Amino acid sequence: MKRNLEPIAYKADTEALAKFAKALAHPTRIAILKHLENQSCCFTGDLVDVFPLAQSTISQHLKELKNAGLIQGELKPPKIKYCINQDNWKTAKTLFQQFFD
Amino acid sequence: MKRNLEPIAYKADTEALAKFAKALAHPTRIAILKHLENQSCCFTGDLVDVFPLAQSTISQHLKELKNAGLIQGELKPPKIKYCINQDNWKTAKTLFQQFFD
DNA sequence: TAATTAAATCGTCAATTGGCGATAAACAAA
DNA sequence: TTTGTTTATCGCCAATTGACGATTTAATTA
Repeated sequence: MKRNLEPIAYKADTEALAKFAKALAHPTRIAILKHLENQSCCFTGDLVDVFPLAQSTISQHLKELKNAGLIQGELKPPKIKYCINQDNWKTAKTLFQQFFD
Repeated sequence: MKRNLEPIAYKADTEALAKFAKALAHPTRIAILKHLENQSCCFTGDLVDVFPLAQSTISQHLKELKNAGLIQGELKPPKIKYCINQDNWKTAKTLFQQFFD
């Protein structure tokens, strides 16, 4: 995928927006986030019950959302409670808003 | 990538949002769209001059943006003038807006 | 008709993605 | 310490992505 020696350096906002967009670039992740918005928070297991996907697949999607900063996990042993990361959510919202004018 | 026999059926809005997000999930495509917003329109060749990428690579990105409906090409032989597709742009804007509340 | 110009498409390649089952890790409770 | 519960990680695989150079296509002009 990368044949160029050095990757192109884009503006920080451009990179950030692309990163958020990438996290949203799968319907399952959109649906997970919508679910989190409704429930405010939930456990991985809840999502495994909601979606017809393997637990490991759900876990991967959560990892990507976490890496993008859109969600955060709180330890509630032996479970993990996932919530929207409000700060980054706001950042993403603003970036998309500005982008679309 | 697809081991499931039948893909999950999500709501139309969820699918649409994911599709737009996927189109935006690369910094080059974000930058192309920003460029189009500024210039209002431009030719493939202009972009080839602006970005340190091969003509074929630019063309592929344009194709993805066109498939997502975010841009449209107008024949100005032997060139093609690309512009934002205002209708779909508005749709995307609204979808992201609603999603982020 | 032939030549020119601009853009799209083709073929190839390495990297990434999305799916799964199986296994490992973390922690509470017995 | 062992057991049970929940989630993360690993290894694998097929499909997709992003990059390129080379070629083809489309349309104007000579």
